[in-house]
Amino acid sequence: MLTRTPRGSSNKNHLLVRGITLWRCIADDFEQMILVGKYDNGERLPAESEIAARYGVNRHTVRRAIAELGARGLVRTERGSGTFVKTDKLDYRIGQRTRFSEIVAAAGHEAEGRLQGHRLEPASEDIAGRLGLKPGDAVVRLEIVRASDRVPISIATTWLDGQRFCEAAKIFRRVRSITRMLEHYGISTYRRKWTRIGATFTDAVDAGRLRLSVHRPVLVVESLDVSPTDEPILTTRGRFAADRVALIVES
Amino acid sequence: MLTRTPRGSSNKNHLLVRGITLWRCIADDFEQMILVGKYDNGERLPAESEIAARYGVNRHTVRRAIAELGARGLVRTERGSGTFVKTDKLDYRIGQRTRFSEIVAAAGHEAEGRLQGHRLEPASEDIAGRLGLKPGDAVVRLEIVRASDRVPISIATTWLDGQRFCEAAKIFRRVRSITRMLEHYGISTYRRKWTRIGATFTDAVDAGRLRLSVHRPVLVVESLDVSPTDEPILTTRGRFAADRVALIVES
DNA sequence: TCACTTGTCTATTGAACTAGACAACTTACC
DNA sequence: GGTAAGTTGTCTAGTTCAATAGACAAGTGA
Repeated sequence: MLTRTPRGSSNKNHLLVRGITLWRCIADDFEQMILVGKYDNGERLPAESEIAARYGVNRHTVRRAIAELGARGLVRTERGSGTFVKTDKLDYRIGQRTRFSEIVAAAGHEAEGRLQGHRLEPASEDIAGRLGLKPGDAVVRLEIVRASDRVPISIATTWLDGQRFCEAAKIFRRVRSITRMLEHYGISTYRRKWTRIGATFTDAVDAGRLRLSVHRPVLVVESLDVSPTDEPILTTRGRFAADRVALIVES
Repeated sequence: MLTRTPRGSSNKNHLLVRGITLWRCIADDFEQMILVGKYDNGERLPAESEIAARYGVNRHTVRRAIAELGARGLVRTERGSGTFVKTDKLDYRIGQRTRFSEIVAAAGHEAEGRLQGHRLEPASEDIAGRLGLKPGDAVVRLEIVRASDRVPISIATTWLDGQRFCEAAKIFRRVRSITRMLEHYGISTYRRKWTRIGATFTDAVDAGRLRLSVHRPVLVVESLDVSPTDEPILTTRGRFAADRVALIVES
């Protein structure tokens, strides 16, 4: 019988790390291989039983690892057929009409936005300037995690005028969409005025929220949405998992 | 009763990572704090019960984390008194007479050398040149992990003339010291001829063997030891945990 | 002596991992 | 169309490890 032998000569020893579960080690191993291109997009992974044999572990352990890869959005599993690498990115087109749920739905996926936190705070100079307020004026701050087919795509901070949209969090939690939330305030249409794009890497916190490893690339997107009459409505600062999204700007 | 609540509001949630044990997260957290200097050398850590309360975990879990920190050589625990940060480094003086066990013993610690692997191989051009052999000549290669008070200090590869020292591995395993191993060959004295020092970072393999995190600094030390009559005896390539050792060269 | 610290013990619960079996599905081949 | 081989999905069962809970021993220091 195979048992965990800390100093033995088992063939899975090379990835046994104290305090880290086996399935996590195997998942990280495969993530690494996929990210460096040892498996192409659409390529089939070895069968679960073969992976199990290769690492010298039980098939259930491999299944747990593959489930993790699925949660990270790296693979898609088809019963009877196999597990396939999925490294194609969601095309996120940035234009005047930029709506997360519409982009995801158009790509044939299921959109989801979850409010992770909110508060009323005084506007910084930067935020006040964007929204046409005075520094220190109350603004509503929303922290939203967006996912496509349960895979986290971005985490975004959204600021709105605190007087006009003081119920924003409560409404968003119910309708689960910025567009529908704004409809409650009688705003049926709005457009993107500008978008600033930068890049950085995940820290431990972002990595957890986006289900990424640390030090993975992140697109930092700041934007301002305005009404048809050019009144500022909301401004955001989002972090997109660059492994899962490509921003497209047409000009 | 406190249970692991994946989406609850427990105060330990901020460090719960799927597939990584709690004690490991806490140990990594403290390592980070110690390395960044939030605790000075010799400073006492909070009591186990206080740490447990702070993270919202059981004291046993904290004890497991502290045991890990001890294994990494970051702290020393004294019964009845407390756990103290230990970030002072072993002074490893490089001179003509450089012997690991003597250095460690002189510092009041217990030296240990463990042979992790060995083989007979053809000498590379570099190694042959150092030992005064022809490329392709047989050399004995030893992989040795050295520790001070059970804390790994270095991993070293040592090459010797394969003809003259063909029993080197067997003897080393018994006497557990290069110096005593050479005595079996009638070599009672030898001296360091040259030492080359470089630096790099731990990869996953080195990190495991040295009980370090990945991307910690490593001193790369190559050297040649010769007999009193300048005959090459052995050459080494060692990797020292820079968090635990400082090399001292006097001139 | 007393308060506080680490060390050790027992017991319990849930997660991780192993083992084996079989169902459900896909694909290729006859 | 049917079959067989190969794949993922699900179930039961058992062992080991992680974490909790509580109690008490043993040591430190004022």
